[in-house]
Parts: sequence; structure tokens; C-alpha cells
Amino acid sequence: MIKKTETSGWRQARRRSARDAIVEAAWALVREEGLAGLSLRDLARRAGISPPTVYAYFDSKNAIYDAMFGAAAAQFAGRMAEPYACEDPRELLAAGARRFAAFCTSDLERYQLLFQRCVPGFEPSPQSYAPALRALGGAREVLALNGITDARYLDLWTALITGLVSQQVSNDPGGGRWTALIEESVAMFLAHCQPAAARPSAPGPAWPEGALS
Amino acid sequence: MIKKTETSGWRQARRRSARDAIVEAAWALVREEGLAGLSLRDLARRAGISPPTVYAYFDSKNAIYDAMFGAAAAQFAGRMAEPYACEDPRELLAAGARRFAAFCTSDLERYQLLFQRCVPGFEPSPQSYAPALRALGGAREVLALNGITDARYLDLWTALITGLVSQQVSNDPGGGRWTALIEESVAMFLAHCQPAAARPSAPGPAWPEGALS
DNA sequence: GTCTATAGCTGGATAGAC
DNA sequence: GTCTATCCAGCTATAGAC
Repeated sequence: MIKKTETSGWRQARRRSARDAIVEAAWALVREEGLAGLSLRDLARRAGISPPTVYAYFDSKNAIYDAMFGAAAAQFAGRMAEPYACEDPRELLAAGARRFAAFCTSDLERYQLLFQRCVPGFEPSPQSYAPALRALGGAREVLALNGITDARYLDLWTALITGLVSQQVSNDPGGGRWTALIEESVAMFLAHCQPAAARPSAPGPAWPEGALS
Repeated sequence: MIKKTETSGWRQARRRSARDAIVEAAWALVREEGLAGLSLRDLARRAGISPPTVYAYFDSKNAIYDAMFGAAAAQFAGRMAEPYACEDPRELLAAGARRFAAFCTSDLERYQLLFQRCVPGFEPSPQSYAPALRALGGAREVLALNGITDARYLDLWTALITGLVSQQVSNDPGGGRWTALIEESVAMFLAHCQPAAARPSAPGPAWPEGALS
């Protein structure tokens, strides 16, 4: 699979853009037909190529799902890492939760592929999965800003927020019955998990530069 | 589809038991192959009949999924409605959550069909869905025993518990990383949502007989 | 790299005898 | 109701010319 690395400049760039075009067509198709409705025939037609040509860029159908997953995970990490308008640790926590919910509810299929994992034989590769882990690390940092470092509380936080989002997309798609509970969830969570010392506007401990990236 | 109702006694009973046998075979197959791996050929072989005979009992493949869903929902409602050893409202709430988690984690495929909804073209019929709604009503009753009647808090409770269970089965199947947080979740939830009046051992208001059934 | 053509398989569902 | 036999549609993936 290794080619001459010297000629790789614009050639690889072209190949990459062709791959990206196929992945984008796959997303368009999936948003119309659902995650399970992705077929190579339809994908090829949508992308303006013939079905076998798809195999010039992807080894299998699952490789396409993996590329889609990777793109979605990158979007996720990028969105969560954008700068926040506030600095207050508590507001940062709430803003992150709101952002996560907005990201999930704005694209149902993307949410399903990233977080529901219900494509029959597919599991994301470690490379595609990495950006999602990076974003989770961001949550850990923000919790630390709030004085919360217990790993158990990180688990509790993720369960709480993903639970809200899951109920939202499953039982009230397009509405706000559960996402409207985010502020209250933050209050409930902090009241229970935040140590008394960190309760007022006491500044948190120093943390590494670029911790949120 | 309507037959002579006078001859329906043992004849319908035989038909019911044959249906049940097929549904049981379907569950056995699904536990081996996954929810998406249910095919009529394999199902027929497992049930000891020929593929077309399946259509003597079910109109389509989705009708089989629906029967499976109905059976699972009935198990769920039955399990949640079994008598509880304690009477303290707070302990009742925690016991219900533990029971729910145990029910979900003890059978992954059943959990996926009931609560994850990721079978491509399938949606449960209202009849099959009804028992699940009954069980949700039970949660509302127990929350009322704890002095919590705000519908928003019922939503928050379901999000919190389903979030814990979802993280558990997705990220630590067979373990207890998230289910171990149930007690703490109950404490957190009640501290935030329970009115101060109901905090001590004050008895809740009277409620209808058989409210939990 | 891209195409046409097609292999090879599996799936749900049906026909018709018994 | 149950069977054998089969239809037909859809899929992924490959072969081989260009």
C-alpha cells in the first residue's frame, strides 16, 4: 500500500479530496435514508461514480462508516473546543453541556453513529475514535476547574448529560423537553459533587496551558 | 382474519403456544447473533419448522420483532412490579433503580430492543408498548411518595437513571462502574428535587390502591 | 482510476401440493 | 398447517477491459 513518498504532494491531496467527496455523499445519503440505509450503489450514484470505483478509495463498506465516524468525531472535538465566552467555571460547565446537546440534537444520524453504535458490524478504529476521547478530556478539565477531580463524578456527569440528550433525541426530537433541564442538572450536580471549598468564587488550581484543546 | 369464535378455546391456545415457541427461538437466536442477525431461515431451523411455516404465525419479520418486544415489555413490567422488601420511600426509589439496572444489564439484546430502538425498520405496536408505559407509571408513583410531583423532575429522574444504565452497558458491560453510582445518584437527586417538607420521615400523601401494579 | 458486467450470496416472501 | 421448491430483490465485492 506504500507508494513513492516523493510524488505524494498534490497527488495525495487529490486522493484525499476524492475520499472526502465520497464521505460527504455518504452523509447526505444517510440523512435521507437513515444510517442503515447506506448502500454502495446509491452512494456511488450520489457521488457520480460507479460502484466499483468506491473500492478504489475504501476497502470495504465499514471503512466508509469509519471515515464517516472520523469526520463526525473531528467535528465534535472541534465544536467542543471552540472558545467559550465565559470564564466562570460553573458557566463553563453548563456551556459545555449545552454545546454537547446542541451538537447531538442538530444532526440525528451523526449522533447515532457517534454515540449510539447501532450499525450492525461496525466498530470505529482507534484513529477515528481518538478525537472523541480528546473531547471527553475537555470535560475532565472543566470539572477540575469546578474542584471536581473524583473519577466517579466524571462518570456521573457523563451519565447525566448523555442521559438527558438520549431522552431528548429519542422521545422529543426537535423539542426541548429534556435539554431544558440542563441548567437544573448543573445545579443539582454541583450541589452534590462540588467540595464546599470550591463553592464560592474561589479560583481553582492552576492548570496546563491549552488544556481545552 | 376473524374465525368462528365458538371453536376458539383450545385451538387458539395451541396456536398461542406455537407462537410463543417461535418467539422463544427468536430470542435464543438473537442472543447468539445479535439483534440484527435474526433471519427467518435460521429462526425456522432453530424452531424446528420450515421457513414458510413462520408466516402461518406472523405476517412479517417485523411482526416477530413486535412479539419479541411485547414479551420483553411484559417481563419488564412484571419485574418492576414485584413486591419490594422495603417501605421507606427513598429506599423504594433506590430499589426501583437498582432493579431497572439489573434488568437491563442482565440481557443486553433485550435491553437494546426495548430501550435502544436500533432495529432498522421496526417500531413497536401500541399493544406491545403498553406494558412499558405501565412500568413508567410506577416510577411516577414512587417519586410521588418522595414528595416529587413535578413532571420536570420525573423527566430528570428517567434521564439520570437511563443515562447510568446506558453508559454501563455501552462502556463497561458486565462490570459495575456506573451502576455503582445509583445510591449516590438517588442522594443527589433527592437533595435537589425533594421539597424540604418531605425530607424527614414524614409520610407521603395517601395514594390509590394497587398503584404499583 | 474508472468503467461495464457480473459473480456470489443472503434475505424476505410466495406458490401450490399434501 | 406444513412442507418443498422457488421467486425476486437487494447487497457487497470482484474480474477484466480501457
